[in-house]
Amino acid sequence: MLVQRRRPTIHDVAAVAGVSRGTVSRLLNGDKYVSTSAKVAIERAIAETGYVVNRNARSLVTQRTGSVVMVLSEPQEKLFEDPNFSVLLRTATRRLAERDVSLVLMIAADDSDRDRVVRYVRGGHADGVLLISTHAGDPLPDRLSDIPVMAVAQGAVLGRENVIPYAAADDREGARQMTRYLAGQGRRRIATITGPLDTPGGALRLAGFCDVLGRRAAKRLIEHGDYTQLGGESAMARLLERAPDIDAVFVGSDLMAAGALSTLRAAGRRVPDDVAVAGFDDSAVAMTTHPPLTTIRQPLARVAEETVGLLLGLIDGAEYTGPVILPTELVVRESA
Amino acid sequence: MLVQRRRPTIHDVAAVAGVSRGTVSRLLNGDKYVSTSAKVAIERAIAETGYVVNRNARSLVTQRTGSVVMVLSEPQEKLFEDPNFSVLLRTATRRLAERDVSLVLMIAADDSDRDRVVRYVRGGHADGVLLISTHAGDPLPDRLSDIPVMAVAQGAVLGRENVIPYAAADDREGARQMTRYLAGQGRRRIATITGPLDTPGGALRLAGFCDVLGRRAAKRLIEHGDYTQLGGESAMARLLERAPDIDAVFVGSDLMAAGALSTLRAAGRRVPDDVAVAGFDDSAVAMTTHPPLTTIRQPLARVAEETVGLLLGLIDGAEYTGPVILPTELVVRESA
DNA sequence: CGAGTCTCTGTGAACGTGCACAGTAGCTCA
DNA sequence: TGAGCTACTGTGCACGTTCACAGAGACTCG
Repeated sequence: MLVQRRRPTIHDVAAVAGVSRGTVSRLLNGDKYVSTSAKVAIERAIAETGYVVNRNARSLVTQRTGSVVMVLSEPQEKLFEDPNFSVLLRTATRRLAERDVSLVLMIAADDSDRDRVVRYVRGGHADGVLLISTHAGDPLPDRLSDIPVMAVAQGAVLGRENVIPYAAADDREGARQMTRYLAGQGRRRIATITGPLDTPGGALRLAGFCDVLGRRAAKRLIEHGDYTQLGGESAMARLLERAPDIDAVFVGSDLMAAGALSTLRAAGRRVPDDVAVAGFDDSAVAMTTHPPLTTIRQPLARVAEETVGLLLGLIDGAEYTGPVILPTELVVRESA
Repeated sequence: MLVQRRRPTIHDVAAVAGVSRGTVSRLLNGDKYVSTSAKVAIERAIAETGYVVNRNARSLVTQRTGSVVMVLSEPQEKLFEDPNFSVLLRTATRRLAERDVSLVLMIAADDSDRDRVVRYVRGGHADGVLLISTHAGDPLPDRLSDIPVMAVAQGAVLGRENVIPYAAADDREGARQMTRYLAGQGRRRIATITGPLDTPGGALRLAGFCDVLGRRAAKRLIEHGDYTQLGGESAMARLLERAPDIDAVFVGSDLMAAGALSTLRAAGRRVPDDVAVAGFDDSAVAMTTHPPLTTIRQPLARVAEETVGLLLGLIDGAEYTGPVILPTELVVRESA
């Protein structure tokens, strides 16, 4: 490799290869009209100079950036504790890396964060936006839709299902599966602890629960949590107070279910003998609780993959044909 | 705001404000020689046109990118389950966003990943590199040091402590704290389950353990895990087999400690009565185990903050004065 | 054999900035 | 009054690419 204080440019490569920079550019961008002799000379020159294309210069003229911004909208900072997120991040990074698209991470918890995101995207620094855990009422989706950029969400954006394309696990059907299972086990007084109702996981899992039990019958046996363990504990306590005779509870997340287990244990209820406890997510915590949780597994990796695929497709000009909804799976352990 | 099909440039702003683009550029970059009349005119023009600076064009000339790449080197894909990582990611994002530096995320699990990272950095697309969980023997730090770019690690890069600047929790002293505590509780046969020895958490916590007990005495009571719950289970089983009379075990992570608890329970040992179990990290799982874990809390947010601060400082031309090591804290719960 | 293809190549212009430079106007002071 | 400041402004050029265009040579076919 040549000694170089300045980073080599396409001109240097062209000079070394004995061709013009146009030819080098053509080879780099996969144009078909490049002779094999030029091709080998250029490839050799690239290796020799250690050339790597300057993306800034490129996107200055192409108006394409080769990068995508992932926006995390999680005011309560709980997102990172969410195991689902880990899978998403890993999968997305991989999938994008394969296409040589780089991933910029941004957090949009307050207004100034959102301003920054909008400024960044308006500045044309990303070809697409990946919206993660965007709650109902978040102003970001609407602000983004004014900008000529592709946006896609993981999980439905409640209230904007028809505006923002998305991929998601079938939360509603998953909740139905679990509720049916509990009923099938002979449980008669089935309660539920939901996540926040402005999240798809909160609203849709409750909807699935009600689909099976009927809104009427279930009305009095609904409590709301915030996806934290402590939230699960207190929701379970409220539930026990209001309806001491419950014999099953479907909890909207494994972490909250772990909290519910503590409350039940403290109250002297045996699980599953007195009260069956069911979670949702099949996260790592589901196996560390005592007893291990019966739960619903989401195909998280596939959801993430489909989300990224959707975005990449749209950027390439594909047509959006509706959300991608993936099936869930019941995992029976000991808690129910 | 004006109707615009093309994104407004600095020329447009200059035209609207009735000044030259040089003056606009000066205002944007904080040059002191801008008259107040020009200033208000330009600010009004920026608001009116919705102008936002094109970073590509800017970094084309400045050779600065305003972005930093975070490289995750975790071959076993376990990183994302690591709660420490969540804190890091959150803190880093925030801290960088304050300075309007954007964060690009890359995974470097195999050689082709590493090539991609090197290509990216060599291409001049980042002002700095944040190395996360880089193991001993990873070729990346050396490859990066050939490139004129600042690199900083979170946690020591074993074998390259003097090459790559870093910030970290005081793993070794934390391990000493815990070992002393166990000894102080009257435990006589204290074993340890370490993390992988090519990670600082594995090597340094073991070192701290040996500092207190002496390498000799402890020799036979060391088992190695891989930071997973299952790894903790099997390491504990091996330990029980080799030394059935142990009355305490210092486990290198909470997750492995959770595994150790299962094994002990299955073996009919009471915790902490028969065997004391101590973890490390004070992660979320420490409170969900039964009994809750006595563990070592790391100042993760501060570590992350210092890591990012270090990098930002170096980019701005500050001198590196040695690693930043932050103190840990003993958290006593019920398991020991 | 001339016109029309196909393959391949080089060149000028443009993308949107920052920076160095040259310049102007007003002020101070000898 | 003129030299030397200070405060401010405009302009040309460079950064490293891609793209449209023009053109050269070889080959095909009526």
